[in-house]
Amino acid sequence: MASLLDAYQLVHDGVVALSVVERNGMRIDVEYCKGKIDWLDWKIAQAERRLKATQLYYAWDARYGSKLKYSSAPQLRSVLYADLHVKPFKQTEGGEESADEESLRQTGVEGIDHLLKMRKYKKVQDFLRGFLRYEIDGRIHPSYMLHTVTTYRSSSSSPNMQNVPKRDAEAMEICRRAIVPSLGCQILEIDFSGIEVAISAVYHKDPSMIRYLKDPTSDMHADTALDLFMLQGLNTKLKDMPGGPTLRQASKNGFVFPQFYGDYYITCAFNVACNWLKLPQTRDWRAGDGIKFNGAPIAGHLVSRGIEALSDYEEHVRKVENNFWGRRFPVYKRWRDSWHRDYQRTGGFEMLTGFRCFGVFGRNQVTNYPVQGTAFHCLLWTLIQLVNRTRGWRSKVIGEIHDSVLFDAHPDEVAELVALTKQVAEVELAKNWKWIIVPMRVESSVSKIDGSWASMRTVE
DNA sequence: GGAACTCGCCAC
DNA sequence: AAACGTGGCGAGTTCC
Repeated sequence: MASLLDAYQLVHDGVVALSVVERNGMRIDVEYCKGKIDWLDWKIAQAERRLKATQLYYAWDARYGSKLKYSSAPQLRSVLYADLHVKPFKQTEGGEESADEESLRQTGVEGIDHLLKMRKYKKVQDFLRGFLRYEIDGRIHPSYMLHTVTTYRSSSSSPNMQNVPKRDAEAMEICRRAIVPSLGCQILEIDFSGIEVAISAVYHKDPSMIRYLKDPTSDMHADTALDLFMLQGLNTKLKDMPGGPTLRQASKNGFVFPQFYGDYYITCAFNVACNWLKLPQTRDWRAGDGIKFNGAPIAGHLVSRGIEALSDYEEHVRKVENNFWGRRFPVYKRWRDSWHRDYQRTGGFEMLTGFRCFGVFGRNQVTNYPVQGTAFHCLLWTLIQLVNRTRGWRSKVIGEIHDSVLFDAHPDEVAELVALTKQVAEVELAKNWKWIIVPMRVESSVSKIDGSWASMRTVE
């Protein structure tokens, strides 16, 4: 196990390496940004024109007139929850009625769609404006900090390059198109696959989790999906069936990962029902036209198995949760309990990388911090090696996003960079830290020559 | 007029 | 027992 001095050395070397990354900076397409910002102005104005013909705008204008601000949550709250007598869907942290996207969609008020469009395009515009704000000679030089985060992860600012849209296809395309390689070069991104799950295993050492990680033919998310959607007994692999990949994704993002972070069955059931099964407000499963499996709505299948309302599904997910922790990953569960008990006794804990956390933390924080921190330290160690061993290359490390490294890569060096990163991350890392007892894997994707960060294809 | 706070929302 | 972890940032708002 690593000492406190080892932890210090990692931060020291990390700061030095990241200073090189900052100096390298990344090229942005200034003319593209300017043109797109204007286009977004037009899109925002278009959405505003449409909003102005709706019930929502009518009520908003009636109360606020010339003081109306589309981005004011307090104004929107008054209009919706006082004037239009909408029933609040949930509260904010500060105890107010929420006006976030989820709550707004629940209201069913005419005009909400246009307001959300305005919000979205404004948000995208802010990213492009942020790039231009920090542009010098066609490049930006985002800062990377190692001293700001409780878990000893990194953070990024000025601009923050660690939260550029990816999930929403349109927002992703618009924002990432702005990030381009040096002339004649390519953007190369290499990321650890599933590193937080792997790192959790080096702490809890749950044998069935380790089996999943070591056996590439096994699939934890698919197996859990069978429980979640009552599909046990299939004779074909879930992934190979129509709708199977979607069910697997629902299981992964709606149940497995939230459970690892400390979520519980009530919210998991609700989110799976709303986001994947498309459970309508009537709470009638049959009315849903959500994801299909083998051509039929999965909601219909669940109805045929006696799940007729959300409360039935909650009860089912409670059993899935009990099975998940009690039968599938009991050792993981026991680790969380004992890790938390030790924290309660001592007031702190130490990561395998030597970093120490002392303070007042909740249970989920205590069990999540070591995983999140240690996973990042694997990336940081790799990045340090890459920066130091590519000195004098035409390719440069230009960024880092918690479990991935970004290069501005010369075409002649792409293959070498991929090979070097694989060697460092998949072989040398585990030699440096003997406690890495599960396989580490990286995946690479690359843009075309002179192509932007928006169009990345997998490297075989 | 600026500091501090809340809210909403993007990433991993 | 507790109930999804970590950030940065823009905008609005409140406080001094």
